[in-house]
Amino acid sequence: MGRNAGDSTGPCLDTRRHHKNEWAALEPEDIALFNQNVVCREYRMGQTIFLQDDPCRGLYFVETGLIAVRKANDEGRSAIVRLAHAGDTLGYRPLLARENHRATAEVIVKARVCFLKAAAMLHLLKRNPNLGMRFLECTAKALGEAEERMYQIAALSVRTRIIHLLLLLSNHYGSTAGSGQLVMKLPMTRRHLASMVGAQPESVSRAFRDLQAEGHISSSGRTLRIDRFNSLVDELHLNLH
Amino acid sequence: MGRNAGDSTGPCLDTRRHHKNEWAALEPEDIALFNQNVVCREYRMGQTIFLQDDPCRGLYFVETGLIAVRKANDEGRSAIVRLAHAGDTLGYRPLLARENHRATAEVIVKARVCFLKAAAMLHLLKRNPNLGMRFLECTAKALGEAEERMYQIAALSVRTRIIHLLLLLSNHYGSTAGSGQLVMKLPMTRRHLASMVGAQPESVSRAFRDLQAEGHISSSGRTLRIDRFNSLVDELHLNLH
DNA sequence: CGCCAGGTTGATTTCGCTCAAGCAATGTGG
DNA sequence: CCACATTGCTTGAGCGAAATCAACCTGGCG
Repeated sequence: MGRNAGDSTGPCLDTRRHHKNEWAALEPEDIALFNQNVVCREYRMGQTIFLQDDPCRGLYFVETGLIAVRKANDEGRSAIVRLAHAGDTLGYRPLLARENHRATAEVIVKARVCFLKAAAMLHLLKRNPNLGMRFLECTAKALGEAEERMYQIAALSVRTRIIHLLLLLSNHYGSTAGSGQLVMKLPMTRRHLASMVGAQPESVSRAFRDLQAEGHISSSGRTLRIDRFNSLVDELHLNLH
Repeated sequence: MGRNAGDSTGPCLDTRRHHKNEWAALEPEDIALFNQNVVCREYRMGQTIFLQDDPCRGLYFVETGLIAVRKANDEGRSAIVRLAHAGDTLGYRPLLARENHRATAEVIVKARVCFLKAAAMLHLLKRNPNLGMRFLECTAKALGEAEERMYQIAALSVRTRIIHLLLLLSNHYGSTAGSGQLVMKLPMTRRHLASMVGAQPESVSRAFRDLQAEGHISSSGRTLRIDRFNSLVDELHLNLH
């Protein structure tokens, strides 16, 4: 890219820093160590990045694309416990907890992912306490979200959970159309959506149909328009509150 | 206790260290700061320690007793997202994530709880990176457990979830009776048990009745005997696996 | 004693799952 | 280019697990 070694951070780190996440804490000498140990590759849709019960070999950084972290049993029952978008870090939970992976990472949208091996990460953590504090903060936030979803699956109807999911996805994938409506291209199948809210694909379909019949959304395939954003927010808050 | 100031850690810290948890990392000068800022008190059954949406003022250490961390909405729908036994730390999630409390802590069994204000904790964290690493590890472990429970509520039947809960509780509260059976005094009501697995108290009652009819357990009020531990473990593994 | 919270049980309903069919879009091989 | 398989989506019908509603029992406890 024409930069000299002195001010170079490398493309992987640039993505990290661009997203202003926990990696902003790195010092220049950390950056060198990071770049020496990072390996990037492309994954196609459907590929897996790591498997449930595998030992954790390191961290994965999502540069582009979309990854689902899924727990499953061998009767085919499964649930997506987390999504990872560009800028997110994957695999830090098992690394920090010194456990094996407890879930599988599968690529939903073609992704570019960088890998940093565990030893390098632990070395960075030892050398730079600030990095640890950043990770502490983001792990604590992730724990809050996990507990939030636990509560929702336990206490709220499928309809409410889907409304919540759509509103969340609209933050990432929505763009405002002319007349104040929100349009988005859903990045995943109905089956994925269902797995995210602990339901079956058919139930997602029916919820979409109902919401459309009531005039809240218009959906066709993976294109979805939110026509009455506020009434959906109201319905959600009525149930969450 | 007849100890001189030089080797004294104080009763609160002693409990921490006895449980060999994240607090083992404290240095002598940290201990002084800790003891200067810690305040202990007793809570009766039913009292609340902190409330959902309150700002997080600090950490709470459970010395004795049992605390439930519950998320709720105002239609009365709620779920217990975590239990805190003696030795556990409460309120670290909102502190570390710099958020308000997202749940209420209610006392299930009369408890002695020590409070350390947020500023002191943050100061300790800044001074002692090891403490941060310990907390990082235990937050990551908690995240793993939260995702595990999310998956279970989404994918498993009430019966299976209750079996899992009973086996977990038997670790804490069970003692082996003469002929290899496991006896325990449940520390909470059916309503609490139900909230922990995302179900209603009646469903817990029925599950108990069925398990008893099948000869797996004997239950009377809060006294519960597990007669066929292994067959319950097998049934659980068949579903989890 | 009467009261009340906790617990059990039965009857009924409801929500969401399962199973099955049909359809559209996409891909594949002849 | 067409025949066909495949995959994702939708819809209906039936079923089942668990929620809800209601009655009743039990054991503290003022």
